[in-house]
Amino acid sequence: MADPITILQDRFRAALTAAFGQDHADTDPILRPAQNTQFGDYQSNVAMSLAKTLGKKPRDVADEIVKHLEWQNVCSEIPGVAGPGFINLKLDSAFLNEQLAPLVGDTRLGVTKTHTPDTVVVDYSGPNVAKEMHVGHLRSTIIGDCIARVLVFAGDTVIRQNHLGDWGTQFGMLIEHLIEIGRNTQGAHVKDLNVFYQDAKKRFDSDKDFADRARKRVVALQGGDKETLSYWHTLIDESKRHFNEVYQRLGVQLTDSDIRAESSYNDKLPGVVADLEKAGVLKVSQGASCVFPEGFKDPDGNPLPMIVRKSDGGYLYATTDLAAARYRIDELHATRIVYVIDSRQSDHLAMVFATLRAVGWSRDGVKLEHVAFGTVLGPDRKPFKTREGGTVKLIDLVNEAEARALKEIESRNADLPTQEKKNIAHTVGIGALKYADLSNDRIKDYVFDWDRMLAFDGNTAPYLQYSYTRIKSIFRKAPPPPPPEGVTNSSAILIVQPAERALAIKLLQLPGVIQSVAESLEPHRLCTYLYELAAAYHKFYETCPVLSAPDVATRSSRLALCDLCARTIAKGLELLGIGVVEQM
RNA sequence: GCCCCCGUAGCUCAGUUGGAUAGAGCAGCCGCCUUCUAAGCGGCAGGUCAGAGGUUCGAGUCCUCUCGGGGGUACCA
Repeated sequence: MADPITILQDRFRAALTAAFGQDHADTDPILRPAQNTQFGDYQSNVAMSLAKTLGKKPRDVADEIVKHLEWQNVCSEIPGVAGPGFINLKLDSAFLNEQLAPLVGDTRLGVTKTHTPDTVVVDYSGPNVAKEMHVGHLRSTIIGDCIARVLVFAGDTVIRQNHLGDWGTQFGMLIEHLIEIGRNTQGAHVKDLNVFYQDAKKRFDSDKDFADRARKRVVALQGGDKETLSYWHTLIDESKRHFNEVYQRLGVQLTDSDIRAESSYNDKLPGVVADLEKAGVLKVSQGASCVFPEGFKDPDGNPLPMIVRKSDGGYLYATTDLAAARYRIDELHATRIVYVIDSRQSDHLAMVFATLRAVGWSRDGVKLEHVAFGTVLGPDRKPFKTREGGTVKLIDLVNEAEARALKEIESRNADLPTQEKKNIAHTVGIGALKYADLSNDRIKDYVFDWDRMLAFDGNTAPYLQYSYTRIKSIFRKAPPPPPPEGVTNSSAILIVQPAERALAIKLLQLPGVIQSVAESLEPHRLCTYLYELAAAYHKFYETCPVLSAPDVATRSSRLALCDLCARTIAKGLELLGIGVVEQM
């Protein structure tokens, strides 16, 4: 890793062992970027935490560490001890030059692949058949796609799983309705399906006889009735077509091969229940087969059941989730499973996880994680709806994002060719939409606001994309000349100015950021980093002329720095699922 | 009732897993384009980190309680 922090870590560990013995070989040096640059570039806070166990004064501990620290070639001066025992570190410019040099030709930008790769199943998107995708699917789809991209880049083996909702009583209702109105679904559009679904639901709720026939239709579906199945298949085909259209517009990497729908676990469900019984955790309560995972209570304070088989013999999503988890662990050999699902399902998932552990289906070391996220809110701070109070369709959001972006481009750079403007509007609009979702801490709700997400200032995709075009503009104006013979290597970076320093240090921090996102599964950390990087670039841009640099070496160095920065922004955005444009 | 999540500047949000004087953007005010895209940069102003205790050398961050908001809580997913 090029990240200075890893090198400092090694030096500190050595110093700690030298100073206090082998026991401290694994002590975390608690290295952090300095909060205030007046103290330096990095700081170690280990002396304070160590003081107590060593029975010494924190400042003495700090002095001792510094005495044993090989700071030469990394820091520009002997680290100072300040305050209660902070060790302040100022990086040597030559060290920065050295660290940056290998990044110049490196497509991975210094990010090495993890030494302990997981096989990660990322479960995300999961829309429902026969319904149009809506704003409720936005976050899972966007966040999940980002996480999958980041984990791939970090070196894990990633298996995307799109757990389509293609099964359940609602299909009996829908198919019965379609048959009764004499409507063949062949060639029907998903928009029609939405309407059919709503009509069927109305009838189901108001017409008792219809409800009975719908229930019988469910039985027919489960029993493999040919006519019923044929309807069901056409519903699925049209729905997939729709999903793929939305994914394609959004630039989401899911394909048909990632689909593992609910129904694909149907034949495993009886086995799940039978095995739960074998494991001795199954109890029948009020006619339903249940597991009572520890730590969950119902409103009366009694153990809360997770029902795996209804009193009528039917199965529920808990059963399917258990079956899916077994498939992922046993057949996909997952060592980590991440569920990118709405935070409202945290209790449900907690029970599923508890059950998997209790019966030993999640072998030791299989990490089960709920990547929970909050709700998309409207301007009234209530769940986002259309002005009329209806569901916001995802495809409408995509269209509007592009339309609004086009208007912005039109007003700022009207001279570009029409097709070019459209392409830019697509990349900028979708980027804004996604970035707005990813840049907030995912656990929190966020307020959906077109103006803010499409703003070209602040922590937004357009600001980052603009930073990229600003760099590209330099290369367009004056492509880098071949390295002047005997003067310098074109890849050599020479850090001199404070703005160059700040930019250089930011550029070197990418590996740590990637690692932190891979662990925490919090994409907003990457957003924050990119925003800081872009801001550092703009400051550099203001104070450090590139093309008219004072000498050839400086010019060449700054060009290399620009190129590195452009590639880092582009890579970061790519990991978020967002593109860049050459001009905007 | 019980459980989970959230509460940081007027607004929208960060805060690197406990570190120094809590940071951005917007909105407001003041500056900077004969020079690589001013969609930018610099500056001013703006805070009892919901509140109260506690742990600690040190708390926006961890623990307890209170208040406020949201969600979940037996056969939908």
